[in-house]
Amino acid sequence: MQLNQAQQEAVDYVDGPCLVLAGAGSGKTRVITTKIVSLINKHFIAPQQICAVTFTNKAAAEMRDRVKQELGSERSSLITISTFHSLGLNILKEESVALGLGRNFTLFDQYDSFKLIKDIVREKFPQILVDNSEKTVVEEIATDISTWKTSLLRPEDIAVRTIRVQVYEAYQAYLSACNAADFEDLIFKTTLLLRDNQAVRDKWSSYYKYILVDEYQDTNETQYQLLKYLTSKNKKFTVVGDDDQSIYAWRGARPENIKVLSNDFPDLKVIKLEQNYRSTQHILNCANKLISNNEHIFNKTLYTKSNVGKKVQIMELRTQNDEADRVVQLILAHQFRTHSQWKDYAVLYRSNSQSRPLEKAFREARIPCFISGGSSFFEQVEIKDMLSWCRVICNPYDDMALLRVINIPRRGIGHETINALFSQAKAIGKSLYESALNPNVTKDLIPRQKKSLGEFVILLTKLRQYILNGKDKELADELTELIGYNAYIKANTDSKVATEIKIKNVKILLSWISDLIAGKKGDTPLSFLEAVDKLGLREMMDRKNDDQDNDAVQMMTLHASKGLEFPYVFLVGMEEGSLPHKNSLPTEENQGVDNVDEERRLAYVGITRARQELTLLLAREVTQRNGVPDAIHPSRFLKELPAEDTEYYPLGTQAKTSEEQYKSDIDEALKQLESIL
DNA sequence: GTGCACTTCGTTTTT
DNA sequence: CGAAGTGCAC
Repeated sequence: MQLNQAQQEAVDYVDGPCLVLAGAGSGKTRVITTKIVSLINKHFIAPQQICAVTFTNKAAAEMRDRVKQELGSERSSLITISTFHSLGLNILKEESVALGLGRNFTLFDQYDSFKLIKDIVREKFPQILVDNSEKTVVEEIATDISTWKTSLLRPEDIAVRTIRVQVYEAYQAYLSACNAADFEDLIFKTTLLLRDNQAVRDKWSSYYKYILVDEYQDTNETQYQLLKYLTSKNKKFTVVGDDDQSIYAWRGARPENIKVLSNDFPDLKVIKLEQNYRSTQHILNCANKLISNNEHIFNKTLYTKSNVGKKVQIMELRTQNDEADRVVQLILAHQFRTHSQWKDYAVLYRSNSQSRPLEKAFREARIPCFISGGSSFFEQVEIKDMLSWCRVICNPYDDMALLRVINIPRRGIGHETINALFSQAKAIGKSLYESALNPNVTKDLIPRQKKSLGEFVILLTKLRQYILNGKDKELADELTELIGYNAYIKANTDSKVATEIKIKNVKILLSWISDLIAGKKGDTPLSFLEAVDKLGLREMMDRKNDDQDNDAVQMMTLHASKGLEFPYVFLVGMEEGSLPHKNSLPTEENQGVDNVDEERRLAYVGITRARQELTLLLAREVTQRNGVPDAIHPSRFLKELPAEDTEYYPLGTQAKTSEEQYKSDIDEALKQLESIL
């Protein structure tokens, strides 16, 4: 396929900073990948001097895939194609000396952070818990800390010393004390390093000759600064973005960065991509009309040369369960008629909780469905347990990991013993492990506790022997057995199915580590430590989409759908309170909040995922938690759609519509099924 | 220190 | 209604 004029221009301009305003479905990924290839083949930039940054691992993987098709795996593997977070991680590892951070630092996930904040608040600032629930306080502080980090603010940069700032300070102190970083730190610390250390900045900004950024509207202040430092030497880069698809303001994204760019780089070249290659005319008309209700930084209008297609269907159901059932019926009938693959269908929703009735309906209908973004492999307790074991074996001074596994499997170490360890650690200013080895600690313990603690230390020492004696692979292969983890799972999981899944998960994890140690498929063999580090750090950031390739109906939040496209899209929950979400509306409870524009962009993202057919669904009553049904209003966004491009089916009328065929189709399908069974 | 039964509380979006 | 957290009894 040929590039259109605007796309070609975006590819060809390589002499300075370039901003590509790429509407939904305008082929931006193609522009980026073509440009990377062109930089190497036409402009003779070495692959390793090109850096392409995205926001999700999925997007990075896809980009690498496409570049690989053009350049072959050898040259493409030299290019840095990664997320902002992995890029930060790489730089931090490379610069660990300049940073004073150990080579194998620990990465705290969201829940680790919550736990730490909770401990700090409980211990140092219990006064703020008096009229608020602990959970709320912890979550609010976590949000604050995240906001500060995405705004490039260290605790000492904040003038007002509120309690929250003091928690932030203690939080950072604790992280560095146990040689750890959280997700935000990967970018935050990198940016600070480049800002404050000229040698490091010069090194990296001359190393990368050309930088490309996808989904630029999602960059936050810290990421923008990072980009500026990385390009400070050559000032050659391309950023691609669309302010209409900015849906991450809540985590610090600043779509104004699009505007700021033309101030910071006066010679910025701006190119607009306005031809949409994805959706039919009806769908695109809906999208355009909807988004015209928002303010815009740059004006652009998407157009398409594709066929008109089918009108956008809007269907009203009584309850959320009816809505879920209807989606399943429609997909069943449609698939029966067209023989499409299941993965051609996507069901999108505003919040994760909306997936429940859908999942149930799909299960009942025996239609395979894949819920993306739910709980990932690396968030499963058994995986976190096992990974903590691995971490503590590599580095017994890792208090966080040690604390997690000290009583797993149960060996009778409880609060009392741990408290004794903590006070000892405080007294000698060392880690929990060193405290456990210290004879002082046992003097406050009763014999049973001493014995339990002793058993743990002996076990840990025994496991460490494997590494010290170079028996890394044996350790990975025998670890489950050595710590008796399977017996623990069996004893603590009620359902047989769940037990088997957990045992299998642990097996998978350890086989990955084992494979990394053995150096399968041409990779260089790693030590146990390196293998654990690789899985523990890098993979934690990658929310696993294991069954993504399987043929299954795709279910995900609107946020997760960005960057993807599907032939047939169902968008459920088109109700006031769901989309726009009630927390985003300017009501008395949400004082000062008005995020309706962002909610509209969310709807826009959903609509523009559809290639051929789009169905919007809504329920008219919602069952509240006490079981009482409550009336609910259609989303304001539905009224903003052009009537001539939609077909509205009010409550109870679907059977009389153009989809009335579905019923006979289903009957026929059922008959066929019955005859098979 | 562990396990059970009871309460409480709550519902955005994620690297 | 359902999950997660707390308190109480072994």
